[in-house]
Amino acid sequence: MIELNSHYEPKEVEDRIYAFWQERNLFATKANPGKKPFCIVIPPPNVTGILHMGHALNNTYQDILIRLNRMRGFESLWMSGTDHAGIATQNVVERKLAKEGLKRQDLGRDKFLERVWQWKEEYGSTIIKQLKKLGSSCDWERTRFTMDEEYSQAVREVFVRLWDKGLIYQGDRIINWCPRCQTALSDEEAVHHEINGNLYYIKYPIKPTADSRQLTADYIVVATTRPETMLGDTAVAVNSKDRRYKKLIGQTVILPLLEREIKIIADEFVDSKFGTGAVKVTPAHDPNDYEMGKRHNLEFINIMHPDALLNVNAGEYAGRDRFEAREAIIEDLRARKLLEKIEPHTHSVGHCYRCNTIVEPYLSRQWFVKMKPLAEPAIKAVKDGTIKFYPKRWTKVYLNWMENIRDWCISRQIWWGHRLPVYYCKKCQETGSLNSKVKSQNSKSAFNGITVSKDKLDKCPVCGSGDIYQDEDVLDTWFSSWLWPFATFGWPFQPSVESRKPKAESHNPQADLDYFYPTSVLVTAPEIIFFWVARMIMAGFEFMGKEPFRDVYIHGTVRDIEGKKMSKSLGNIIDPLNIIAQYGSDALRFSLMSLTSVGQDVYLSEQKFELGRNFANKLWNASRFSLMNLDLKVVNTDLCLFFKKEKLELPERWILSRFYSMLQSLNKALDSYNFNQASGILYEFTWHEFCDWYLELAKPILVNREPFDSAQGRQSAENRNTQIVLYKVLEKTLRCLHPFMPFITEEIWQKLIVGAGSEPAPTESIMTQPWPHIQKQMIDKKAEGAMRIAIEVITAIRNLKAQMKLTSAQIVKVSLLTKDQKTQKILDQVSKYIINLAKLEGLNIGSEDLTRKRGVSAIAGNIQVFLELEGLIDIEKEIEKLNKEIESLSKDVKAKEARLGNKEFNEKAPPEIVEKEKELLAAGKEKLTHLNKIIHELKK
RNA sequence: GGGCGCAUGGCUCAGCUGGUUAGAGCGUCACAUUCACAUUGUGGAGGUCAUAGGUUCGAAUCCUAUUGCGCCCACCA
Repeated sequence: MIELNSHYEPKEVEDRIYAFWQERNLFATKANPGKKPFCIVIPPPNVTGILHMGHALNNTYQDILIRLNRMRGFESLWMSGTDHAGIATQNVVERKLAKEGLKRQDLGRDKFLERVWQWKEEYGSTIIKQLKKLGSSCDWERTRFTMDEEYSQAVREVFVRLWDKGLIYQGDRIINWCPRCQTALSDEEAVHHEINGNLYYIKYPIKPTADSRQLTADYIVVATTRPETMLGDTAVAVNSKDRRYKKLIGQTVILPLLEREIKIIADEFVDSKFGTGAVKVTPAHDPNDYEMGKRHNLEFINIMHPDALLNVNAGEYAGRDRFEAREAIIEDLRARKLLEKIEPHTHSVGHCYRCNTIVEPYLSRQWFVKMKPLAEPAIKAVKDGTIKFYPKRWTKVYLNWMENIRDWCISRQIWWGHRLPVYYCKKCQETGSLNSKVKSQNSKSAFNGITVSKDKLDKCPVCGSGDIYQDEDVLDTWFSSWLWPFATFGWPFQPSVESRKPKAESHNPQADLDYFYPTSVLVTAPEIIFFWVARMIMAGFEFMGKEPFRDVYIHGTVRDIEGKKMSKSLGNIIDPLNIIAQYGSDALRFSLMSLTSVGQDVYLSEQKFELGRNFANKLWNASRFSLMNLDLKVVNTDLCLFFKKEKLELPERWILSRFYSMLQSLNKALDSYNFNQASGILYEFTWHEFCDWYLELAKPILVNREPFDSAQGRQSAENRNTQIVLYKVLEKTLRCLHPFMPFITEEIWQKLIVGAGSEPAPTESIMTQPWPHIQKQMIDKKAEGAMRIAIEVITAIRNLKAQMKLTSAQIVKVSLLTKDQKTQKILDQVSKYIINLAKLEGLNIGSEDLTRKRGVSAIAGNIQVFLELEGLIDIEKEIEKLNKEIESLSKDVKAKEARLGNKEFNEKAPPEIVEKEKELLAAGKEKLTHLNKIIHELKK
């Protein structure tokens, strides 16, 4: 007999259990030809990351899948690692420097990077430690970092391959520029928010010429949301079809403030219906204007420094911030009477996804990837079902983006990241001697003095000059993340690169990649479908020739109770570590799974985690009760494997049947990633079937049993069978619960096994136990039917007692009346359970005339339940209650009669539905008769 | 401007391919404590499934429109 605390104490259990798993190396995996692979690559959290609810949710899903498939006999690898998160990490370290009064420029590139690495060494594993708290069973030996030398090799390899294929190019484009981070961003990194801004209407005077004197107006009004950019205007555009402006095309206007002469041009882009129908054209500060500028050969005037202070081109406004300048310009225009009006105007404005600064469309020279060719196979794979999204609706979102994909700006003007493997030869550039692409065998290419190379260069491979330098920029973080499903395995397996860490001797990276790739499923949030999921699919096909994963499970976003995203600035964060400290990791996991339905966002409050805590405690106490009453020697004898179902009592047949039915639906839910449903199935079975009914049914047999005497074999067969079944069902239920609640199930499971086994120390783990198999022959509809009747009757009796203000402990006398012979037989069979669980003094079954006595009745199915209560009842009230019941029942019966009276229903509805309806009607009618009879008796 | 999601008892949500007396958890009310568990047990009350049409023998479920909330995408200055 084993004693447990009366409450489950996660704090005493979790760290110990986690250490147990790690000591035994139970998360380790390798290419194993004897098993099928199952693999998930973790969405690598940022090294700067601190575990938040989104991580908790995301990683719980993954851990459930990993643990489930491990138990199902797969070689189940969860690849772990972290992302160097270029801008985010650089920002963190810069902030730290700022506290010392330093800027990164004060240190210089190398010293600064040293600081970042230092920071990474010190804090970079925080998130990993926190993932362990969650119970994550990653193969930690394999943990990767996107800046590992091995991984960086993959990044350079990919850059060179794309360059050689002509899919990477350098160009002057309008990109999203973050003036605070001082770097270019990709389109995805500029997040658009609605802003309540203004539309400014500005008069641009028309230059008086002989020609223009005949015009009616002497100015043209343009509308803009960013008046400061007018300093860079090099034209005004109108639509050629716009009759208002037709005559003005070709005229010259005087750009106010700077007094520059610019032309009025015609361009189809201009929408006559918006604003005034005339647009100021600022080719260096707006993507559309840029295109117009190219079409019309306009001048590109950059008016801003990278930090968004205006430059010398801004004349007297030089040196001012862009928004300050906006105010000043408005004032100056007003003074000159050139400001016609200001209208409020809400529009969406791009913000830096890292620091939320408003981004500036900015003309600069950047590096791009041509995406269209990469997108093709990635589109096809999703269309033909090679890759499936769960829930399905994300397919459309993905395809829509992919089909309209634009080139990807991959260069960043920061220091922390993979430096572009691009080298410039000054000599070649000066002489301009190279006019065509030159490709050498070792895949170094040169073009106009540019060489792209995997290996560090110190001489120009073309002219041999040593006067070369590497590009200062680094690559977008996602340019490394998109390689995650294969680069984590060590691809491209350069022999020159030392493996980062000595791994288990048996590891063979190439073999592992062949074995585990394509991975099984990717679990992630909708926010990064474009950033990451789509790009991984493209990279998978481009570099591996195969999809990186087959299923993509997109889960919801974690929100606070009001539906707002959790964020530090809103102060509405629920810290998962705090929840773990208070309620336990299993409670956190189980609650999250219960609260989040497929693909739907989840609204959380701390209180909601009580659900999981209470459930864990219930499981704990059910196990505690079991362990207190099981003779583990009995339940672990081999005999237990050979009991015959026919020899079991009803409650045992019932709980086994319920268990296997539950397992069927559990498997179905899990196979379709329906975690919410799965947790509901487990909760319902464990609490409301196993605990509420089975343990209560088993109690009298277990608690009052004779001491077991194996030598004399006096143990009753009933008692032994009860113990065996209880043990088996509990043990298998623990296995089913394990993926959801790994800690508590391991703790209990070990108690069950250790208590029985001869080993003093546990050597096995529930983790590596097989997932229970369905045993169809154990599903026993008869037993379920009989128990259903027993449960209905017991509930009806309890109900009557409660109505009569009797406590449940008070013992009463009950009669059950039924005309149905089958039911009567079942009642005879289950009477002892009814007597026991409803606390009865005696139970009469089937004998007519019992209702002569005074008492209260209820109807359970086709059974009249009569509770004898001499002189205790209020007849009026009782009749009223029964009448109410008759009323609602009659409605139902009438509806059914009408339906069955309908010809079309009988003709068109499937016969089994009609049959069912008939049965229900008959039952309803019988019940009505019963009720009326009861009233009749009461009135006597 | 386009697309998507959500609207079911006081609260949070289930309800798959149309046939239940529309479920659960929390909350609420009543009762119960030498019993594995008050992080508990037993029982009750509480919903014309957002609105309007339609399809159907039959709609919370399918279709259309409307309203409200939320999200994503888009170069209309």
